[in-house]
Amino acid sequence: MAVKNFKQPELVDEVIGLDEKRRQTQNLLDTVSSQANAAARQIGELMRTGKKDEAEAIKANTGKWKEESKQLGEQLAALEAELQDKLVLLPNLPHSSVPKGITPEENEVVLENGSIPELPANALPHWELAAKYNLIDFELGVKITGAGFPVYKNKGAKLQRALINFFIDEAEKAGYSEVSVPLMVNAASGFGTGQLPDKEGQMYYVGVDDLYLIPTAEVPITNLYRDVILKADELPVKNCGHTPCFRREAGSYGAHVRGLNRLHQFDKVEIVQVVHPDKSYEVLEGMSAHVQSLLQKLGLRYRVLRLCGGDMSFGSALTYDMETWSAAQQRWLEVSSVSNFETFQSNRLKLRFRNAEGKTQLAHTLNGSALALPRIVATLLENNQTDKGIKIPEALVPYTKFEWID
RNA sequence: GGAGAGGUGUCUGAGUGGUCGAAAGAGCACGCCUGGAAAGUGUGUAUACGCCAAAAGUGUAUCGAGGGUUCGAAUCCCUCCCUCUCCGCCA
Repeated sequence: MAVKNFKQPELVDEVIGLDEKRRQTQNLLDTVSSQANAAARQIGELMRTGKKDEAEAIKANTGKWKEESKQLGEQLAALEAELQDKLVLLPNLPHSSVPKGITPEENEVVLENGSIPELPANALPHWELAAKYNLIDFELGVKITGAGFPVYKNKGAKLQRALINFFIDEAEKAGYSEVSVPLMVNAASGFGTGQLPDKEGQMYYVGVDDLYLIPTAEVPITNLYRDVILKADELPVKNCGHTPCFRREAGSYGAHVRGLNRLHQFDKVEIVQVVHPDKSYEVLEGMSAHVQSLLQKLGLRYRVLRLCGGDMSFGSALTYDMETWSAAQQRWLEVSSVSNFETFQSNRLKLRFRNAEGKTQLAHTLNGSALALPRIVATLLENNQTDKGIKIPEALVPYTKFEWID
């Protein structure tokens, strides 16, 4: 947890102490309940055989037990609630390969791939290209909703659909079966995947109906398996799905979030797996490879980062970020994040499987973006700009049905 | 949103105050039977937490959720959630 830069080590001792107390209390309560149950059975027996007097005699004792068990029950509930409250504040333990560090600069570059695009001398950033070719209207989005909600038009809109379909098809080829899920979830789902309570302020919340707009398809898709006990042969579960994602991104403004770099609403294809604990790191590499294959097919220069403890999300044990090189902005843009949550989510979800001994055991959950659209669009536009217009990558042409944006 | 009906184990479905963690059937698992299978037949078949080094065992809780009545609740009462039928609205 020190690797993860966790600030409250004393919380761990508190949790251990609370659990100790919880067990003691349950023990007491069980004993009292046991006595009361025995007495109730005895009374039943006596009543049936007509020995009313004896029954009445035993009844006299029950008041005491009732009082005691009520008190103990309340204590136990309070302890469990307190324990739970503290427990959900503990982040996941990082995998041993996670580098120490606090800032994104301390992330480890695992590999870089692809060629550096050669741009014409007058190369433009994507927000200017979007205006030049009439692909995206940011101002119109501001009018009808607000900043960070762009309106895609013409070939810009078609490019969205093309990318979504391309990503879904690729995911299905890789064995993921598609699901189409609700865009709003209840609080229980938010807790299940760890967005609550950690990221409460980052989600849009619909108060009248007590629902949250999903920040990622990870939430509804993974929660499909909440309170589920899978058979061993049902693993691995592989799902993919496209959804819009909604993020408040409270407090982030400025030049580095211009254009498509950071949005309140964007489209994403997500891949999710539920796997046997022995397989999860192997699967994580596989998911990383899948995401990389997409970037390769789109002809984008990218790099893979192993996130350092401080930059990793609350629930993750190991995260790879994929970034594409934006030639016109001269910077790397994060387009995917694939993580192994080990049992962090499954513990909250009560997502288990029956192991070889026939016992229930927590499964491991993983997910990753494959891929998020806006920054892919940004780098595609920027890196593929020519004097004649913007060239669509070959792999995408069957989906766009056009080769050039001009 | 209005009126009514209902929520029981993997499923169907009994169960209106004690002997009910819950009949029966199906499914599933294992065994017998068989050349092999089907049929037949026998046994088993929830989850969580606690005690125990662990297995075995055992205690407690759970019949949509929470609370109440009672010595004792699947069963009675209250609140909430959900499902179904009819009406309303509607892509």
